[in-house]
Amino acid sequence: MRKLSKRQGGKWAAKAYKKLLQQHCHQDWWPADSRFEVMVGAILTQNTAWTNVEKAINNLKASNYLFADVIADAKHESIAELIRPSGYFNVKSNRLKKFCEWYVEKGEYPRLRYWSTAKLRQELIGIYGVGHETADDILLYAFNRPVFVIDSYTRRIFSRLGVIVGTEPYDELRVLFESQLPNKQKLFGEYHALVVRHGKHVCKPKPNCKNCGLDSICKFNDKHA
DNA sequence: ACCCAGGGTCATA
DNA sequence: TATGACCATGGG
Repeated sequence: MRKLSKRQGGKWAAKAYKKLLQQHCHQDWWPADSRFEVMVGAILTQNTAWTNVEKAINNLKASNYLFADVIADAKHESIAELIRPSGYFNVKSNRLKKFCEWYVEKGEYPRLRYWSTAKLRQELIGIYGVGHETADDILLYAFNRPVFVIDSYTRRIFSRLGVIVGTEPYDELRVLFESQLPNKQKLFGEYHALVVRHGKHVCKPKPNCKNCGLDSICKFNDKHA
């Protein structure tokens, strides 16, 4: 597949978004009752099916543990037992506590809401257990910042479309997508949800398809690449 | 039985 | 920079 020129390669992200919206209904992410629940879910869902995360979050709620100060002060074993269904429970218990300690220390949302996106991202990445994607999930869905989240689905779908290689560094891809789209939080939030939906149900790991289900994007590439 | 899931860290080269 | 091991449950 030939590389797209700058002039021709500037709008495939917007075009793919329209196709995704045609093919799937509005996703309206992130499913949660509060900002803090989004943050907890972002950590618990690392390499884990969301159905398992729901069980863990329900356990935390049922035990009145879904508060940053509570988790920060709780015993490791208590958290681990409650989040067991989400897998990696020893690792995630530690990560959850580290995040909550930071969150409480910084004054939680009422104070953090005034931080710049760049500063928040830098701080989040610095927390043990919070990587690029988890940080951007939190920025996008908990802090409502216009951030394009890159995940394994994004790499799979768009590498099969031939517009990226798929192994590029995280921030390189994030900036690439952001540069092609209006800088709107609602757009980025819906886009990532659609990518996940498409990756789960259409563009699977061992696919029968070659174009990932977004055929018109492939036509676009064949025509202009 | 095998593969996958809404990743990240650490050691190693 | 770039692989590989490791973490662990639950559904298809």
